[in-house]
Amino acid sequence: MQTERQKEIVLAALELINSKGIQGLTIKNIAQKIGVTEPAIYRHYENKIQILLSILDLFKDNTERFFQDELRNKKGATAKIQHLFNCHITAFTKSPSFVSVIFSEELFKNEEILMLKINEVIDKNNAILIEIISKGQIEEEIRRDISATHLAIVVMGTLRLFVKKWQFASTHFDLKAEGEKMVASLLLLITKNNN
Amino acid sequence: MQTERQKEIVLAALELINSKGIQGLTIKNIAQKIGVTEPAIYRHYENKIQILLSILDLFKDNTERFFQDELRNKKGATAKIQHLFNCHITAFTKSPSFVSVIFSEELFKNEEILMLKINEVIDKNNAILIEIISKGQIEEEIRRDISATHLAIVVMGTLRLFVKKWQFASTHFDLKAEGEKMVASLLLLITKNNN
Amino acid sequence: MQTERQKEIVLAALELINSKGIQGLTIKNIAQKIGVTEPAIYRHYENKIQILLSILDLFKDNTERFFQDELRNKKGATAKIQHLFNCHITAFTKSPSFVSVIFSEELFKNEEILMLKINEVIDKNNAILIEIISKGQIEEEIRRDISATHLAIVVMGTLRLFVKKWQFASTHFDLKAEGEKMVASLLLLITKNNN
Amino acid sequence: MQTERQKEIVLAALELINSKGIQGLTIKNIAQKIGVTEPAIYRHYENKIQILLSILDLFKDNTERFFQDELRNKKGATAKIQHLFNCHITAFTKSPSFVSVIFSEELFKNEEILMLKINEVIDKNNAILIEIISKGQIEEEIRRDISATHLAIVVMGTLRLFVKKWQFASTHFDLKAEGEKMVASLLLLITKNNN
DNA sequence: GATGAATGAGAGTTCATTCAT
DNA sequence: GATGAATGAACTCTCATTCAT
Repeated sequence: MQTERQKEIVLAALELINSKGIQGLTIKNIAQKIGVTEPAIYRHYENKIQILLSILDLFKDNTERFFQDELRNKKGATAKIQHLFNCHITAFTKSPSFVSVIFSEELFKNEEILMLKINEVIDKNNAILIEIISKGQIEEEIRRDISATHLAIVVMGTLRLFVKKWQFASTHFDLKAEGEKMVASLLLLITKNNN
Repeated sequence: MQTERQKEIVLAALELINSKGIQGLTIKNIAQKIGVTEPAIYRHYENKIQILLSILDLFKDNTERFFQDELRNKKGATAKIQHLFNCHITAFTKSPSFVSVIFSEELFKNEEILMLKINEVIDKNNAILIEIISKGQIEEEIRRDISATHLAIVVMGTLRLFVKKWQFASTHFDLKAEGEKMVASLLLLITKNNN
Repeated sequence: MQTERQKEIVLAALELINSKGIQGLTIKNIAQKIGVTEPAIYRHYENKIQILLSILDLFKDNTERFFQDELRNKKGATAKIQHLFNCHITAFTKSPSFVSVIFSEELFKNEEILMLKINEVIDKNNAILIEIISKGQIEEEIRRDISATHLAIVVMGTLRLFVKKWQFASTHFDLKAEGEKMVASLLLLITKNNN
Repeated sequence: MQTERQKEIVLAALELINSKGIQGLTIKNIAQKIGVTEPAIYRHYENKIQILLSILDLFKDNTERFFQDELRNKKGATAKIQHLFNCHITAFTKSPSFVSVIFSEELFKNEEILMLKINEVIDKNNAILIEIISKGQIEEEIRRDISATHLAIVVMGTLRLFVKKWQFASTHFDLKAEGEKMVASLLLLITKNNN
């Protein structure tokens, strides 16, 4: 469980990474952002790595729960993928820093332990997405001429780049509206052509 | 024009970012890698930012030339996209660090000037890719039920994620062979169904 | 008078100095060792220096009482020195940290007030030891060809080094048994040769 | 080999330990003492531990060479011990900080590696001293009723305490003159009584 | 072209201590 | 009595950069 202060710290860290990159994530900056002195941070986190681990935990909790839920519910594959898209986009709208960090694995390259954790989560989520698509293929919802593994890359790749484009666009377009169009296009691509 | 030493420095910088992330890119590390002392670096580059700019220039030169060439030649859109894929993958095989850095815009978030440059290149390449796809649609090579903009995101997103997956995979699969399969799947998705 | 907690703190401090040296003596470490938080320590001691003073007080009380008692009793000088040796060794066996700290005046070099106190005790004890030896010389028990001052240095120096050797030995020999042999040798040296 | 600056640093470190104890040995203090800023120190020593190791090396070089020389020369045991005493005292007069640090093994308790090194040197020197005394006993110069091991403790213990007494004395007596008297007494104790 | 020596700024972290509860 | 939260000062060490040689 996380204390209020810990949540504050993680949030501040996320925002700093988002705005200034990993190099801007210093204990001093975090402390300033939440209005305390540097040593105060160490009452709540043993060291900087623990803060980064906490960020990844947050990521893990959120996405894993989400993917698991999706896997289990009764909706079809297209609905699930649509939902996946929407959720990511909503999350991004609410806390852009969070998603921005999620899609930038390189940021954590510095520490072995962080790399391991991030890869673990990515692999797990990927496996679930593949399973969802596979099921969709069996149920004749998703086209079968392309392997589920490849389709999973197309889906996640599209989602990631779409989100990143928004992030980097100088004039922020309407993420939600555009997102819906994007997912419609994507689904058109991967669903079984009934024409 | 770049001197030999400058090329060495840029190469070392790329490898450092690739292996240790942005935080591992220090003048000291660069100097060590090419076997000189730190001040020697400053004979060849005014400061660290110039080195990063040089990396982006390298990126810009390589990709822009490539995209321009593609645009102009007489091949069809699918051939062009296939080529795009192959080229990126070849580049990645030759110098993984280079491509790895390219797809990680966040790494340069620290400096306004770097952000501007990277965005500029990305936008330009994107515009060309969209043009290629548009032409393909006009020539009835590429499916027309999805906008060229969206298809461009699908193509680039897939390429990026595919390459990143290779990069992060603990056991490196055969990038070239798998890349060919991936692009085949991708083309299957976006070309006009002649079935 | 010392409260229970104060005794606990002093004991913990002694053990810390013994095991990790002066640099390991931090309020945090003391608190951890007795299972409380750092501020709790300040309920019992005004500050860190007071804890160190307490250690020296403990030292002072123990040794001064002992030396005084020795001086007054009716035993001969050799018996007294033998007793001195035994007592130190017994004390060392019981609480090694205590004696280990005692023989390391440098540890307290940081604070004027601590230095003064430690020197005071040492001087007093030394004076008594000299008196004991002097008496022994008058009573023809101790050899007279060497001044009492010098003999005192030999006795205390031998005791200190002997104990330190035990402390630093990787495989701890039997301190008591070896101590008895050592004092026998020492007495052989300083007593009047009746051969 | 040591550069001039390294010698300066080691010297400054020694003096700091001597005057303020281990707690006073900070990079800042060293830097101040030799009139540079803190980072400058790191051009000459990788870190603080290396500085302390350098101190121990200095100790090792000086004492080991000395002990070895003594062992080999043709003088008798008493002359050797006398020389040992004189040398230590001369060294102490020249650079009190050096000897003061030498006799305070606890100061280095913090780091395993330092402890190992200091013990190694002490053991070696002790072995040589015992050998010197043993020879002296064979040659009927040193009394044989006490083991060489015990006599070695008496000799070194006396030397150490004598030197420490000088160090802690508020009014510094004449170390050289008093040292000669002390060693005379000591030799009287351990040499074969020819009376 | 390159080096050795240095520096100001700032990194992460620890310390003794305080204070409200 | 004890705690959680905080702080100012100080610590070791690294960074990009400069300059005389």
